[in-house]
Amino acid sequence: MQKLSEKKKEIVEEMMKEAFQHATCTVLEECGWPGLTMERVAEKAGVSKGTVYNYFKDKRELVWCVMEKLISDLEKRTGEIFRRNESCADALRELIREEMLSRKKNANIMTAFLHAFHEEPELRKRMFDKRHPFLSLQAMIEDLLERGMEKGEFRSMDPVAMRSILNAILMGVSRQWAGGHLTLAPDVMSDSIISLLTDGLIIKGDDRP
Amino acid sequence: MQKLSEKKKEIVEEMMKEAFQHATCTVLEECGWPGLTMERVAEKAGVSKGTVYNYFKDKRELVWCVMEKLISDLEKRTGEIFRRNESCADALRELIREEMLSRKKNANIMTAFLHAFHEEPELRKRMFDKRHPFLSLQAMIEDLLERGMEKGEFRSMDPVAMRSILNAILMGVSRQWAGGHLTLAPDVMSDSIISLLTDGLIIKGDDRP
Amino acid sequence: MQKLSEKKKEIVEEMMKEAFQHATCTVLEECGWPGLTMERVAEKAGVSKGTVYNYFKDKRELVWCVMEKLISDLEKRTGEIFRRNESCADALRELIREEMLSRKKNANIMTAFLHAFHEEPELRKRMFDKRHPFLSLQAMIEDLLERGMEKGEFRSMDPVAMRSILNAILMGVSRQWAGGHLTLAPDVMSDSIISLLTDGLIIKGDDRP
Amino acid sequence: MQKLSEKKKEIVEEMMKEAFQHATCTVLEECGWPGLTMERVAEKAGVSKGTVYNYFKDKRELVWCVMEKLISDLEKRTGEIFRRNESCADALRELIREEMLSRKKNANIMTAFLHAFHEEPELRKRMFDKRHPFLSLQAMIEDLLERGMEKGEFRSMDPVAMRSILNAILMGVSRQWAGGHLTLAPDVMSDSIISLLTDGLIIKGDDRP
DNA sequence: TATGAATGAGATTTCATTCAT
DNA sequence: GATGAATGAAATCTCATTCAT
Repeated sequence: MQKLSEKKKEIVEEMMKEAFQHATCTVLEECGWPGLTMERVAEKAGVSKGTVYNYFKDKRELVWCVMEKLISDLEKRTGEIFRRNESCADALRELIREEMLSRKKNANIMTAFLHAFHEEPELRKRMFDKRHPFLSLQAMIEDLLERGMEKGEFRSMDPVAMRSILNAILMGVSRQWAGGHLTLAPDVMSDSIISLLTDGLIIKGDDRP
Repeated sequence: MQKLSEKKKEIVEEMMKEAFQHATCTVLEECGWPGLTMERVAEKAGVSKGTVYNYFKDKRELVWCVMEKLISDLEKRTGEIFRRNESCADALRELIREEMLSRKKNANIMTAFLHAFHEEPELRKRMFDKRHPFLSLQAMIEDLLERGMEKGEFRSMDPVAMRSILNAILMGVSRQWAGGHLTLAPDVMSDSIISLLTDGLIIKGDDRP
Repeated sequence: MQKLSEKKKEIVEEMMKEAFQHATCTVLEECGWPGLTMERVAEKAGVSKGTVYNYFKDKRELVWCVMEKLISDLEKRTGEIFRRNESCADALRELIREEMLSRKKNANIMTAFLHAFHEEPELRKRMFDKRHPFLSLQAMIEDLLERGMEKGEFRSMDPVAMRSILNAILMGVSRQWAGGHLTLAPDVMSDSIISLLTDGLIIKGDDRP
Repeated sequence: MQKLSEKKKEIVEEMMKEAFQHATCTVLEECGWPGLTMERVAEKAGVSKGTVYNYFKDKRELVWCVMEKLISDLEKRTGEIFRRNESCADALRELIREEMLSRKKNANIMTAFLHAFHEEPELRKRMFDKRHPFLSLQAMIEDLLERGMEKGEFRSMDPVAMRSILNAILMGVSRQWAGGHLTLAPDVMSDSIISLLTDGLIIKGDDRP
């Protein structure tokens, strides 16, 4: 009997937390990172300021939870893509296509977190601490690149640099969407990125007709 | 007589503005975007808080002017690179090498402005208003891509998408340097980017041994 | 039948109140006066916050009850000491010895109530209202002093002033223990106080050798 | 020339700080320690909240400065008394008379600081750090007691315990005045204390007629 | 009666901006 | 023009108290 009510409580708590995380995302979309105040999050969730503090110790904790969820989802999606594709090249292509689609939708939130990440050293510290999904995600990508190079699917390049460039492309395109100075559709962007990864941009002298 | 003193006044005003812009950059480097307070800018410039307001209407105006100068410099440098190289591919390569070098040095400032840009819709609006160096810079790059494609130096791709990707790479690498989660040297990064642009990453089936 | 259940109810209520009073003391010992929150009291009593309000109108009421109990106990102990000793001087000596022992143990709680007493005018008002154990305790001590003077056991002094000084010593020593800036043992302190009361500190000219 | 304006500035700053310290004391007298808010201090000083922060880093700093001044004054007064009197017994008597007079006036403030001292571990730490007037004051009193014992002016007692008792009496009487449950005049109190110190309270068997 | 989530007043602190000197 | 003290809006966080379940 006890268990039932405890279970219920847990579920409700989970629901509330999710509601606050959702509210946070909405506020971020509407007001951006500097407009993210506890007051607004509470208002958006339809409760009062104090209530948020019943679920999250402080603002950092709230932001941290939202970020963790986003990254964890991203990591899961990426992991599935990598498992689904035997070929590294195919995995990379699918990753890019998926990411472009999802980031177009969440462009503002992704960008807001980029800022949070940059502004709060605490956040950075926690991300690079221990076995965090963020690090695991980075490792997965680097691993894909290394395996691809070993198997001869990818050209031989510095895998750290290449991972960094990939991240830059994915985040940068998000940011441009969020900033409103990129209006191309996600599939156009993914096609272009894949085309770049497949053929490069510059035609070498000996390739020219 | 009047004119001479007016000229003098103008020069002094120009010097003061430059001093404030320089101070702003220094503060950004040392304290980051959220640490950019009028107090600190004034202190770094060796004057008092109130004086800054004699030259800039408000904080936005100050930030705006600094950004404008940075972008204008960037545009000039880019223009020179493009003029110096007859080959589009060479121009692109030099652009990347130069940018990596300069962005490594100014990583914090570049990233700070990315944030400013994202946080202040006003800033975005002004960037895309009128004939602004930012738009002109974008146009130059897009033009380079188009010319390169026409001349057969570049593969045929959507030039807007390609420009967006290039921007993403340059800004993203800056950001990673600023965040401390990229430690590779600028020449390693430019080599990797150029290698990607030249050969791509994925080896096509018919290329494989 | 009604009466039995009412009796039971009363007993339960009394037990609950005592539990809360005990919890309050524990919290005071662990967290001090500013750390005394309703949350902590409830937690320490093993119930929820709301329950405390079923037994005490508000925080003041709770604190008030705890103080009342403490003072009432003190009054009882003092009364017993006074009854046990025929000699006023012996009674005073035993009082001091007992008080030093008990106050060393409860230094934090005593001090906390000193604060409560000072912070809440309401509390002071109630203490001096009606026939309160606090007033009764004061009267008992004053009475002891007066009787002692009449019997020639004590020198003749203003009994109100003397009572005030005695109180000051007892509370002050508690406070210094609580603050951590007194480390002498209770028996050393009681010996010193008794020595002072017996012989004074200053040697008169005509006593000197 | 520069010097003149700097001097003026310093004087103004000093005056402002003093004004805030005075305002703090007034607020303490009127609202007690828990009623001491920055808002009220500012209001009492006739400025706005933010202005207080131009002179004191934070609330602690303000409180700290006020306490330091009080204790420093007390130390100076005590030092002078000790220097004025060759006899230790006379010095002690004068100290008590002076303290009773000054503490009657500042009873609320003294008591408030007792509370501050108890509530803020930070404050305690700083008080017992290094060569602080508070420690120096304690040492002076202990020294007086020791000298008096050596010279045969005081009976031989544990000087630490005796200092503790003296402190307890002085602070305790302050507190009782502040709490309103002591209405005797300062001179009555000092006479009683001195009488206690000179003759004790309890008459020994062999002294009895 | 017990619960504990929700509330919201209130406290501290920061900082862009103003304005008298 | 320069100054920098004063301002006050706004943000974070705490906790006594209420109330629906």
